[in-house]
Amino acid sequence: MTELQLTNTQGGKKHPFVPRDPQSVTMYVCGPTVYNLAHIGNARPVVVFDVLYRLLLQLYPKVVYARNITDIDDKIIAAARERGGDIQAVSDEFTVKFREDMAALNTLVPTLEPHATDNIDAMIALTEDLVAKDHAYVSDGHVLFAVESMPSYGALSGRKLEDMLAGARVEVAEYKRHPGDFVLWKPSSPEDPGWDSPWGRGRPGWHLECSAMIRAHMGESIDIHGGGRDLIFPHHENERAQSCCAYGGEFVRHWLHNAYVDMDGEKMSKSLGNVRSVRELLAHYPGEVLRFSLLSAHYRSPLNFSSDLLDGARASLDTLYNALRQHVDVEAAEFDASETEVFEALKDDLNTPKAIAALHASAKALNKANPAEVARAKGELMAGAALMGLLAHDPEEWFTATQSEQVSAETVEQLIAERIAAKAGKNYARADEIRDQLSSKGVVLEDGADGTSWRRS
RNA sequence: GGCUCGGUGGCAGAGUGGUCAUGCAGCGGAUUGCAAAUCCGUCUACGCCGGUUCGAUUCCGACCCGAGCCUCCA
Repeated sequence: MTELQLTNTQGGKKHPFVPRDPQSVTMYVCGPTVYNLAHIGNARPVVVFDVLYRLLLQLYPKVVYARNITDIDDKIIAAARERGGDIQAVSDEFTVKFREDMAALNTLVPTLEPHATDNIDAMIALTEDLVAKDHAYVSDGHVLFAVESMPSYGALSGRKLEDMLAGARVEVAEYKRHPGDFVLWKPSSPEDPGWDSPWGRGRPGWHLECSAMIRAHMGESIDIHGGGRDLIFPHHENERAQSCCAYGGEFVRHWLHNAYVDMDGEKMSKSLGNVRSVRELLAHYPGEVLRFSLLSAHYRSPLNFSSDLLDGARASLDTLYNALRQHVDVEAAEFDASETEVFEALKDDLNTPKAIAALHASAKALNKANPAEVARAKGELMAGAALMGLLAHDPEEWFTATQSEQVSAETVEQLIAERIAAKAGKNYARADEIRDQLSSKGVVLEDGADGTSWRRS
C-alpha cells in the first residue's frame, strides 16, 4: 500500500503527506463570503476537498475539517445596502443557500464551520500580538501588517517583494509604509458594522479572519490548508505572514490549491456574463452530475465547464448506475474501501480521473460477473464510489426520477404491461408503436432477460 | 514588466524513457422479433525545432501558442 501523496503549493512538489499527529488530522478550507449564490467555480474546492476529507477519514482515526463562513466583508455590506436590508439578513440567507447547494452536491458537512463574526475577539488578539511584535503598525485609524518585517514574505506564492512592486497597478494608500502592507483592522464609519477595539470601532481585514479562526479552533499549526488557486496571493500569503509572525512555528504543513473552472474556454466573470450558479444548474442537472463533472479533471488542472461536459458526466453515471441496476436483487458484499483501485488513485495526489476510470473498470467487472461473483463486484464498485461521494442514489430512482413530468410512472408501467402482452401475441407493430410513443416523451424502454425496465432520457 | 502553470487522438481527460488509460462519439461483431442496455474487437495522439539516449509523447534547451496570478475573486 502506498502512502498519501499531495502536491504542496509551497515548493510546488508532490510529496508524502505526514500529519503532525496521525491520531488527529486537521484541514482548513476557505469557505464562502456569503453575499450571493455560490457559482460552479465556488463549488469546485468544496467538492475536491470533500473527496480529500473522505480519503483522510479512511486513512486516519480522526479528522478535523473546518470550512469558515465569512459573514463580515465589504461585499456583504454593499449587497445589504443595495437591497436595503441589513447585513445579517444577507449573510444568513446566503449561508443557508450555500449549505443547501453543497448538500445537493453530496458533500459532507465539515466538522467545524466557524463564522467570522463569532471570532472577532480572536482577530483583535492576533492583531495585538502582531503590533506588540512590531510586525504591524497603526496608521490613520488602520492597523497594517508590515510586509518588510517578515524576511520570508512571498515564500508561498513564490514572489519577491521587489517583483511585486514592478507590477503594482493600484494606487498606494498614503497611510501605508510599504505598498505591499495589508490591512488587519480598518475603521468603520457609524453606519458601517463595527466592533470596539484598541484602535477604535472597526472591522477586520479579510486575511485576518482565517488566521484568527484557525488559531482559535484548531491551534497554531494545521496539517492542510486549501482553497482555490486565486487565494494563493494575496490571501494565503498574508495568512501565513500573520500567523507565522504572531506565534511562529509551522503554520501549515501542506498547502493545496485547485485550479479554476472555465466556462466554454473563458474565465468565469461577471463582466463576461458567464457565471453559472450551482442553484441554476441544479434546476437542469442532478447534483451528482455536477459533482462528477467537477471531479472529471484533476484538481490542479483548469476544468472547462460546458454542456458537453455535463452530458458526458451524465452518460458516465448512467453506465455506472446501470451496472448496479442489473443487480438490484443481489445485496452488495462488504468491501473495504482501502482495497479499491479508487483508493490507490486518490492517494496519488487525488487523481480523480484515474479513480473514475477505476470505477468504470469495476462496473465492467460487475456487468460480466457470474452469479457467484456479483455480490463482491457490486461491493467493490459501491465502496470505490462512496469514497468519491458518488452513486449515492438508488439506481432505479436514478433512471426514473422525474426531471420533466411529461408522462407519469404509472402510465409508463401501464404501457409496458400492454406492450408485453402485445409482444407475447407477436404483435410487434403495436409493441414498437408503444416504444416510439414513450420515446417521444423522453422514456427509453430496455427489454432485459427478466422483463422490461425503463429510464428517462 | 514580474511570477506560475499548461499544450495528448473528433471531444473530454489520465499516464509513461521501450506492449493497455478511461469516458463520450465512430466503425465491425455477439446478443435482441427489431431496438436499447451489455459484452467482444477496432480506427484516430502526444505543439514546433534541436539535444541526451540503443530508443523520447515522457528528460534537457530554444521557439510558438494558451491560461492564471501580480487588484475583490474558488
